[in-house]
Amino acid sequence: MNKKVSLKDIANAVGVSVALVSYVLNNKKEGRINKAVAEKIRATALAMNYRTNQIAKSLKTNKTHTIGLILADISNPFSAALARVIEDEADKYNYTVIFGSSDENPGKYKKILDALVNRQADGLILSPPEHAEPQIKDLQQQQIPFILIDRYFPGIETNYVVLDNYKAAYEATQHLAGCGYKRIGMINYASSLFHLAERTRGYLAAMTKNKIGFTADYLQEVNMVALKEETENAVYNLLHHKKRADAILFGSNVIAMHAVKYINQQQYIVPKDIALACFDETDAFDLFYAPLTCIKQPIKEMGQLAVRMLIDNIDDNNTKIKQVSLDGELMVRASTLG
Amino acid sequence: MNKKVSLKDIANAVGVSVALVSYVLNNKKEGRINKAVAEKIRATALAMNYRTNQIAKSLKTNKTHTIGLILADISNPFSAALARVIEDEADKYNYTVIFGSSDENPGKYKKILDALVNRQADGLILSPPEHAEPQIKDLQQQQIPFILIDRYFPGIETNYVVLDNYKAAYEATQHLAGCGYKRIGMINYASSLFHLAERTRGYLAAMTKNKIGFTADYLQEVNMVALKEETENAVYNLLHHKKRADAILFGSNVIAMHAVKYINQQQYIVPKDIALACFDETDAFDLFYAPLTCIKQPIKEMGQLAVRMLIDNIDDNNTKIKQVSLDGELMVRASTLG
DNA sequence: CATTTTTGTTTAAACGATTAAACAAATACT
DNA sequence: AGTATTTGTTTAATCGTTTAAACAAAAATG
Repeated sequence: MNKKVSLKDIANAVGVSVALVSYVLNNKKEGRINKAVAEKIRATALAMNYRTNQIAKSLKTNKTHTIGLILADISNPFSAALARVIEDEADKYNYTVIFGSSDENPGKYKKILDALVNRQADGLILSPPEHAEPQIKDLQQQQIPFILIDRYFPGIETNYVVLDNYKAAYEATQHLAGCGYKRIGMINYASSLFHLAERTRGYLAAMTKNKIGFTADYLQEVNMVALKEETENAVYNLLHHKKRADAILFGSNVIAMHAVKYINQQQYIVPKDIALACFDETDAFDLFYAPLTCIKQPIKEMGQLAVRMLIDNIDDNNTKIKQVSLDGELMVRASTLG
Repeated sequence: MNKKVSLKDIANAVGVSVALVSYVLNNKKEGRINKAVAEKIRATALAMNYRTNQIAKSLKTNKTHTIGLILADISNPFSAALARVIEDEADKYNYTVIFGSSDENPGKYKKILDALVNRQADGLILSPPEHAEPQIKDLQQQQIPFILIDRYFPGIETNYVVLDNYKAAYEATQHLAGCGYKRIGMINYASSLFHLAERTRGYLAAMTKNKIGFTADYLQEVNMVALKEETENAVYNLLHHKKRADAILFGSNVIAMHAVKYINQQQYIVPKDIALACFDETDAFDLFYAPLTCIKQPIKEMGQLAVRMLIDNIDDNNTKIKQVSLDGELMVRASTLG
């Protein structure tokens, strides 16, 4: 009794063909339709509370007006902010977003990707985990429009929008050096992900440039699993180094969070005992007595650009490949005061 | 040349009918199909990289295996955590999530809701903004399964999973009173949303119970728009009251965040000058010198329950209405030490 | 051996929309 | 008046699946 209302129902109610109802409701065949009939159809559609069955429409038109989004973890503030921007921007173009969190797990990533592709998402915005190259190549072969965001694989020619991680890390390290810190450590993920490697590379370049005495163990790499423990160890190592570090650059907000909690707990004073800087801006640091100097990513631009590039690609799928590196903004705050 | 592979293509390649291919790929008609043929079909499907067109399947089966999710704002940690749990739980049942942020804006909410319904989501999980009653009633009339989460409208009989806000606020206030605070203020949203009113009601009940000298202006209500300014004013009012407040309970993590920043800026010391407690647990407070005593919501249970209840409803849409109020957990921390 | 049953497969309708093409009636043109 | 055009509407195919029903051939039964 409560079956959904279809074009057919309206057609029957008004006494016209399904086609005519479709034409009216889509404002096609503009001039040709009898004004009175059109009005009656519209009125009946409203009265019967008709809603387009997008599924049927999609099947016919081969367009779902849907964007698939895979991020690392929607409950991480960076991902969440990105998701938010993408959602808003997609909405402007009348697209809906379907999403999933990969959890940095290639298997899970693949599963979500499959679901999105099977659901005929018109295009995808992806933040791929490690070892996702095969799936990327699959997408290319299937000619499914997609944009990588935050990360990319230098070996594969794809559209992407990312931070210039090298430059950002370089500048942050330069800033630390400029403050007079001599023994600058870095804690970054042990990962094959290129964007993370770029952060390390930027740090190392600045270290070399400044001819600061660098020892290999100033660069501490931590694993995603057991991140808390490994981060705490890394901090410990840097602070108990024979040449004790006087500043640390963190490869992400999550690492920084663990580290700061530990540093707090150990009663080190920032920046007197140790200066800190990190990637990603986070609310959390605002309440810390020495808010962290950080590299603020242009999340809004990243998200908006990704959506626009994707939609361009959907609309005309032989647009040229676009690769965008945006600059971060170094927000100098109390954790690195001279 | 790169058209997607359909059942028809496989059928042609193997030399059988489309129906047979469908049967094989869906493991229907188990015993009856020739083993060799079945194997060949499966092999061909794999070789051709066939992927079910979910759109077509959905049209026929009238099931999309999709859950629509509307939260207030995906970039708020509470929403994000909820989204994450819901996503994970939905995945367990092979459902995909489509989401949107209402931004507490009824118009936007309605728009997203429409999109989700038109896309034939099998069911919805909703955190409705103010004035969303009409849409709720619409859904009921259309018999679309849905579960309210975090919020509900007491005037409408619906499924919901929420925090027992009254109890949580009552207990938090009791705790403050127990610590010896006598002049306890509350800063909450000026809103018609029932769950927020419940927080106020719990606070007031505890104030009455403890016979603490309550004056109307110990309860400060702030507007969502211009939240920062109004929160700062509210804090100012409480601290410049003729009977200066010695403790404040905040109606949400967002309010608390603004308030703490302001309190910090004004150089008040927590909890010596002013004790604090708030709703919602947030990472951010961990780095504050006096981490905030807070009411931790059982986000995981809420999300999981909502998904399970929804799927029960989808599978059998005359299950009885279920209304769940979960208890919060008061996390006592340094902001309310005696 | 005739009949029933089982096995393996195909036919065809349906889901709810879109849209080119066909058609009929009214109007305009020469 | 006869033809061409415009106006208003319908017919029917199609998108890629699912699935009941029909069918044919092989196997089992009496």
